Amino acid sequence: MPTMRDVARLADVSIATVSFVINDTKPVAPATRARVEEAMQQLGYRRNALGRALASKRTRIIALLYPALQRRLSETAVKFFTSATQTAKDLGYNLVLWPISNDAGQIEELISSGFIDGVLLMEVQLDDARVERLQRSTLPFALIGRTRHPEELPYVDVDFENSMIEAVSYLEGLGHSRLCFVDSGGAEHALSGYGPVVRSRATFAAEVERRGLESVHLSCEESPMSGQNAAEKLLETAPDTTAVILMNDNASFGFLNGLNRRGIDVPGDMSVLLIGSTPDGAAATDPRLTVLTLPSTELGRMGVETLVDQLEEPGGPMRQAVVICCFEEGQSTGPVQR
Amino acid sequence: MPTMRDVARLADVSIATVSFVINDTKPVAPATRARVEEAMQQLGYRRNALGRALASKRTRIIALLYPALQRRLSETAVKFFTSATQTAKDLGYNLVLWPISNDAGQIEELISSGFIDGVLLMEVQLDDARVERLQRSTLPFALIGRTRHPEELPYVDVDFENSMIEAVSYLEGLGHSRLCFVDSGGAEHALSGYGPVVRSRATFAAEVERRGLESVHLSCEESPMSGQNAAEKLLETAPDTTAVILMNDNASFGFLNGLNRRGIDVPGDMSVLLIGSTPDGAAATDPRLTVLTLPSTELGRMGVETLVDQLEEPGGPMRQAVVICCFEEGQSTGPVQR
DNA sequence: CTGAAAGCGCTTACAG
DNA sequence: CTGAAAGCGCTTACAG
Repeated sequence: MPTMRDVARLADVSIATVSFVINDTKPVAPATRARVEEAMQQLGYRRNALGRALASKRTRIIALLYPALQRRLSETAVKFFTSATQTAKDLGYNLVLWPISNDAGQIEELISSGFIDGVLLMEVQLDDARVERLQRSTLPFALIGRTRHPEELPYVDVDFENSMIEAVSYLEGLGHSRLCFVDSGGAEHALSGYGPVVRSRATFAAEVERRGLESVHLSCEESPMSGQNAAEKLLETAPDTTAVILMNDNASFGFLNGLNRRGIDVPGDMSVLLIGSTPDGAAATDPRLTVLTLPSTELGRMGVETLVDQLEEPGGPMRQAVVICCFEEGQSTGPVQR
Repeated sequence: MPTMRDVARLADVSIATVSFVINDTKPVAPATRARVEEAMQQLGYRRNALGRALASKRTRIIALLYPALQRRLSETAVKFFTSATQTAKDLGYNLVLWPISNDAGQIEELISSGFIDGVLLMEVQLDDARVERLQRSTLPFALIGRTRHPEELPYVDVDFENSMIEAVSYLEGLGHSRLCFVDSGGAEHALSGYGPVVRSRATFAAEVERRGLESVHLSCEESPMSGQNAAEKLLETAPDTTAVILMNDNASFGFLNGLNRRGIDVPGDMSVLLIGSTPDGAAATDPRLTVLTLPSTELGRMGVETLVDQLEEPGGPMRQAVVICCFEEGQSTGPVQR
């Protein structure tokens, strides 16, 4: 691997000048620049990122932190990751998925290693020890999601409250007055205070109350089988329900299947509205689901922008933003019968 | 952030001595060692990985390369990643998921950046341009999967050939003579020559031929809906089939559902054997599927070991290994009727 | 517009 | 057992 020194020697300039050319950080005479570029070309020179990082005190690497990497990465998560990666690249950074377990030591180690410039924290809990740890450090960070009290934190989150209100309002507009909310929370989500689930539940409860609607709520794990079981449970416990809000990507196929087995027609007998999924997720069933899609691409982009803001202007104002889900009509919702 | 220099000053030794203590790389007098450790403690010192990397010419970072990050990351992929991460940690390395697109430049850039010591390449194709590129570089690497001619390459792969033979043999042992193989290849997999699909197909064809069995083959995308469609297609085109080998995690629920809708009992009328999945994948349906599980944890561990071998002994012999799937009986297979 | 030099935070022969 | 010094490959005031 040729170094800057090799290039400088071949082009007959100082290494400083080579650096100026590469970084375009000081004016260089056209002829000199040409010589340097020629030399780099000839040697196949590529700047060593380690040397650069040590000297400039910036690695230009951003770590995406997933808590103990979940069972699987949903399409939403992958789209988010892809978008974040691209945005980082556009802004001159590399984004990498850095796996660390949630226990005390590891995050400290990552922070103090000097390998990364900043952290994008995923799956933020309402009360999140990792956030406190990051706040105590000097490492810039941004949250995807937000804690219970995010006033002083840079974050991007989905506006589950308003998305839920939109969902309830849409169904009420179709004449439905007996709703069910099926969330994606196994026991662990409820206990750990995972924002999207907690906020959605609370908003659902408040909204049906406010509007004087009847409602039930079911928790359902992320699998077709659980979805099927949830459907059966619904038909047992609240057979009068006419509309369901489903916040569970992997349960949708099983849920519709469960209804279908009992002879329940969608949307004839029951409207089903998917929330927080993707267009592909909505297309995973027959009939295609009406959906409020999670803006994962936007979320990825904004997350990185929020972090890079912190990186480039450390003391500066921090962005805080929520983005709303996007309504997309399918064939699974319709006016109430009877 | 305190540096080694600060520690040295406080402990009244040279920075070399501090380094010896930290790395345990030369004998240090007990009293001196104690002073140094005391100083480190007091300052909350943590070695800067960048400085270390530049001086030692090793970053101790391994990049896991996923091609253009698929639609989603399966449970298998996540388990693999988790296991690889842990193994790397045990061996003194950090494993990170480094997203790069497949186009020419990016892999070069990663290689020459100096940020990583080695590469673990996932989803290897039979003819893989990335492998050629890595071979031209001096960067150590290891493959998960293998190319058409992997003789000179370090790799770990699943033995799909023998797993398929075991599957066919098992079903034939139950008296089945009309088999169907449902793979997980959309058009893209077939065209791109993805080893597991190509090898499984070929072995299935050869085995049924060799044993004089009847067979059909269906391609099916990774979704419940596609599985359901595949079941219907099977019942149309080859209704006499009595056993199915299913290599498709996300289609299994839909596939069984498709059979069920047509009144086909599993395993009474049709045996279904899942191949290349996980125990959880087998439990995603009712009845629970008999399965040949992918040894993803083992694969992750061995993949990292193979790479680290190359890192620690550059010219040394390279490991090549295949691991077989593990049979686990469920309730979806049984003797042929009639 | 260009260069000499210090320095980023470490490791590692070399000497004693 | 310990230290002085060179060096890893860059960036960045500073000087001219």
